[in-house]
Amino acid sequence: MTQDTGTQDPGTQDTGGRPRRGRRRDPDAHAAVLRATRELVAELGYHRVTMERIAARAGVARMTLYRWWPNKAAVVTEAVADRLAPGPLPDTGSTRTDAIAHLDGLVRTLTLLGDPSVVAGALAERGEAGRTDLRDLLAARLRPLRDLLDRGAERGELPPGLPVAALVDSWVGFVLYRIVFTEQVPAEDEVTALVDALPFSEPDD
Amino acid sequence: MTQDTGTQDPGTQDTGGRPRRGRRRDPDAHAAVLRATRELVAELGYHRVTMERIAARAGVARMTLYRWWPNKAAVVTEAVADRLAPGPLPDTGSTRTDAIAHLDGLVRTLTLLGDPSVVAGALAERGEAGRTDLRDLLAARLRPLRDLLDRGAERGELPPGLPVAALVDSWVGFVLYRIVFTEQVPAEDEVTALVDALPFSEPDD
Amino acid sequence: MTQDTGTQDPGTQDTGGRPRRGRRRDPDAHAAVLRATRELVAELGYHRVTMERIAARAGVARMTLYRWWPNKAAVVTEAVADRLAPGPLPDTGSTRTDAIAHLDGLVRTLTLLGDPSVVAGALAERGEAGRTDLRDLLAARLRPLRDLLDRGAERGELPPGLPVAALVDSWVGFVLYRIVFTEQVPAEDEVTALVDALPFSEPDD
Amino acid sequence: MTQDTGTQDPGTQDTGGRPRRGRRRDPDAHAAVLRATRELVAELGYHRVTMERIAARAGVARMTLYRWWPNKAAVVTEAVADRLAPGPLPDTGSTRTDAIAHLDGLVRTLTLLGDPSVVAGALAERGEAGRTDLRDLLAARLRPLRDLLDRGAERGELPPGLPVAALVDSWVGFVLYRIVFTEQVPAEDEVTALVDALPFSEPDD
DNA sequence: AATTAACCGAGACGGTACGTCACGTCTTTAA
DNA sequence: TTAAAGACGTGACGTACCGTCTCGGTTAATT
Repeated sequence: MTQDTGTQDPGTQDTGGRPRRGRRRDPDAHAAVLRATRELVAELGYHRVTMERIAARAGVARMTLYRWWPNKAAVVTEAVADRLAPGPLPDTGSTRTDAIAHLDGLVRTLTLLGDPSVVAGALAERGEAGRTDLRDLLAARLRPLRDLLDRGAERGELPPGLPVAALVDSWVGFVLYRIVFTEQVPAEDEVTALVDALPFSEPDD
Repeated sequence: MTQDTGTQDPGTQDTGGRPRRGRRRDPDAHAAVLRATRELVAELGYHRVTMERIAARAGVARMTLYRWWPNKAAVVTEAVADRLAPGPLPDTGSTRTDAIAHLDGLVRTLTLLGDPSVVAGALAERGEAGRTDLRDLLAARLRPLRDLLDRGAERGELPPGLPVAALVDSWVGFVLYRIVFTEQVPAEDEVTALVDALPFSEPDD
Repeated sequence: MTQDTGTQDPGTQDTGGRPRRGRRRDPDAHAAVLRATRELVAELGYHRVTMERIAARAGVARMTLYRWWPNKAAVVTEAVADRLAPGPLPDTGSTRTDAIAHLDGLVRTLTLLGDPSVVAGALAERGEAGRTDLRDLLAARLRPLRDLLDRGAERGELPPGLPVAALVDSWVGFVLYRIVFTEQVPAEDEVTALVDALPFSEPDD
Repeated sequence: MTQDTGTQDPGTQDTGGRPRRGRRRDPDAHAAVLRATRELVAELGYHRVTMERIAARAGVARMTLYRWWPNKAAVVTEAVADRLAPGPLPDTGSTRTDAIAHLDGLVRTLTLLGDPSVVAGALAERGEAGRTDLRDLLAARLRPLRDLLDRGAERGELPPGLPVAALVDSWVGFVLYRIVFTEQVPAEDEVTALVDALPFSEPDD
């Protein structure tokens, strides 16, 4: 399912039952654009991806891009959105195990983007909108992790009084800092060790 | 002390004892540029700062900028460098207290930049060099924090086997994620709580 | 009719019968540029005319200039082209009279440019292309004069064996040397006298 | 002998009998500059010759150039001046023969410059001064030719009433037009034929 | 021998214009 | 009603030379 990232998307908008006249939006084109964007971003990095190049690669007129997305950041953000979408949540019963799995997933996701500049690029974009979209995307991605920790705390797997929100953000921050800033993908055992710095107790049941 | 950020800076470079001929680089101009850059970045945000504007504000020819810095990212990075430089390290004896102080300092530093896009902007800039500079800058900033934790572990204030490097990065990641991504400056007690998630013991002495 | 001066001009280029899609080149803008260029060249002289000024005066974006002309020399050359185009040829029957009229026309044309540096400027411009264009333009302008003399020689108004090509070039050279080099516009009777240095005989008829 | 081309030349300037103190202008440097300029102009054409390049080739500081010449046009003009200086005048007694020889010399001179853009370049230069210098140089070169023709007319080798000034200018114009504009060096017999278009009579004596 | 004026090298600086790139908007024709 | 094609305005970029202005060091005539 496609994330709603603020795109004005007539393909899904309600036309009130009234039959739509004229040529319909080409769904292939839409997909082609997103695929082309992903490829280009991975190949060239954010700043070298231009609307021109996306259009060319997707076999689409540049104007068409602007019809469906307000600017480059939006295209890239949506192109990347699927990858950032939560995905199937691990649920093994053990909070610790689930958290590690979740973070490993995040690492894999961000690595898949191929180029660390994507996040920075979208973030640096002129205009508030781009930033907000990406922010929301990441927030959505993180919510399950936070819920997981909250539940774990409730079930007594974690000592009471832990700053759950801050901890989750520190984990994500760790992954982002390593991948986006230092461009060094964290090893799996580092993630494990980081989580294990918290005094988890296995569930009784 | 000024960080070396890769800038070809004849003002500080070693001329091998050979007497320097020719007109000297105007130190006022240099300083004015950095000051102007800091101001503008805080006022307008990264993407609205242009070489043109920097030059105008600093009362300097645009060419002069390109003479000393390869591009905008370099100027901004150097302008921000001092602020990111370690500064006087807190040393109260308590690892926990020092760590908190250190992180608070980082928060204050990044907040001072005025615009979250600065970091992202410099990071997203074309060219490897810019990224590397900023990376090194942050790394330098973090080293003392890491040393602090190492010493703490040695002195037994922290249980053995903690992944110190990852923990430090998770703290920094936390601050960066909050300030740069979500644009919500973390409160002091959140930082405290985050640090306190580790089982510190006060030093015996 | 407008001279082809090597400009890639989609307005006149053959599209092979294939229907042209997309927005059309604004003909007003095109004309405005050429007019502005002529004015500016006359007012300021070649070297003070900049793309910036042309664009401003023509009410056009600077980019548009570069879209249609490779550089300043090309714009100026095309702007001047009409003026240099042959125009209505005098044909009074007398070779001598026609030649004088033709040369007077050339004098007037070059004078109209307003600034002697125009020719020199376009000529001195970087790039082979500019030179060639101007060269062709002048050559086109001269051809009728040469044909005139050829016909005159055939009809016996001139003694046989005269180096017609060289003579024509010497006349043009005279005008150019005076206007462009010495910046002294030749008087009409000087032109007349120059032509009369040749032993013309009036046609019998 | 070196032409005075408006250069403020302390090496030759009158100091009012007062003995000059201090270090003298380095004559080698002066010569090296002119030689370098000639070479570069021939190699690169006028517009690619920069003060920077001249200085480098001559092994001289750029500043030194500006000390002795006001701008590029002046340097080039002086560098070229010797070549344009009259040289040994042919005097065979026959006006026709001398004129042809003189023009052939001019052709050789201008060809030697190596690049047609030199003349155009100096002419197109900003500032009146450059133009005037070159103009004077050419005028000096032409005077003997004009005198020659004047004498010829006096001696009856040419019919009376010929516009001598215009004719000379047309000859020079011919050479310039061919070399500078069309970049086709005129053949010797063309020059001969052009001169022979005038009804010369050999001197009686 | 010391002084001093003029010269020279190296190089930094303000400035003007250039030509390029990408963005986002608008217009025309075809499907 | 879309889409493809493409022209346009806008803003910034980085480059190239220009001509000016210091500096320290060198050379030679004057004292």
